[in-house]
Amino acid sequence: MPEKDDFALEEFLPYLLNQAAEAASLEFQTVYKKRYGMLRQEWRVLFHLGMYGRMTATEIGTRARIHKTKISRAVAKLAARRFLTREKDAGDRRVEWLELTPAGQAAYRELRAVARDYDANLTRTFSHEDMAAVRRVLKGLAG
Amino acid sequence: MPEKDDFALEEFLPYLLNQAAEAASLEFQTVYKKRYGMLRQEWRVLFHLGMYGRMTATEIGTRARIHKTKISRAVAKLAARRFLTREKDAGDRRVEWLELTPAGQAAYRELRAVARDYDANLTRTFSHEDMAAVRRVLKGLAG
DNA sequence: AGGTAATAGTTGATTTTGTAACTAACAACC
DNA sequence: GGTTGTTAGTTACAAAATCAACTATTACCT
Repeated sequence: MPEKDDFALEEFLPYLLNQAAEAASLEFQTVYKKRYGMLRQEWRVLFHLGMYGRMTATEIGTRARIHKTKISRAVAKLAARRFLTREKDAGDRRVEWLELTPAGQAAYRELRAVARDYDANLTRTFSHEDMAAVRRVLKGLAG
Repeated sequence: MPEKDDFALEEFLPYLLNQAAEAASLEFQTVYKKRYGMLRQEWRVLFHLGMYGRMTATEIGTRARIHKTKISRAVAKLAARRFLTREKDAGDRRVEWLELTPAGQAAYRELRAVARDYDANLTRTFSHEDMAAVRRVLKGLAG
């Protein structure tokens, strides 16, 4: 029998966060996956372009804290599905400007609506104060 | 220019949780990875056995919500490093009882200490009320 | 008892991610 | 103006997660 100890794995923040994150994204995942054939990084890129408009891959990367290889692959897939267009910058030919096509914008709007409902549902059972505290802390951690 | 909209990705819980979870586990990850040569699933199994003692793979799986293939591979690696022993159940020869060796227990205790400090550090900048709210909500989501 | 279903755990194939090295274009500096 | 350093983005290879199929054993059911 191992000695009693006061450590509780369920309270350990990295563990707890992971469990919660996995559970929270489970259903939403199936929506963008099975219904839109997207990957996690892809809907993120889609959302960034949908919300903030035309920008470069690097810009998305710093905003969303996604590594450039992931972005590169996500962009390639989204471009293949005609959800976005890539246009070389005239002044600096290393950078590419990304922009959603009408189809991409439509997909964004649909997924955004799903996300809104989903989030509302997730947080429904908790008080506003608790959710405010959660958002405060999570932002602090992520920041 | 895309139309303005009130959706904020940074407030979307699955997104926010994922960012926070990634950030929170980053440093701890390097500890068990580079210092103990472990994988995420391995320290989880180690912790479960360390905290609750002798149990089966399935039991760990339901407690920790890890799929059995991950557990199987984690257990194999931990056994290869002599951190745990596997013993066939006499009554039901499908099940195996897992138990930490002294070396496994030592590793557990060391990592547990690291985890304690790490968690304390992570939560240091937030109020107790906020952290209580966070734990409440995260458990609710994960539950 | 005999056949079917269920369970514990493993293995293998496919997909995704992570890491590092790479190309191409620009910047800076002497 | 050529060497060195940086930056944007891609590609290649290794590590890991996912999913499905598999073995072995036990449970159920008539």
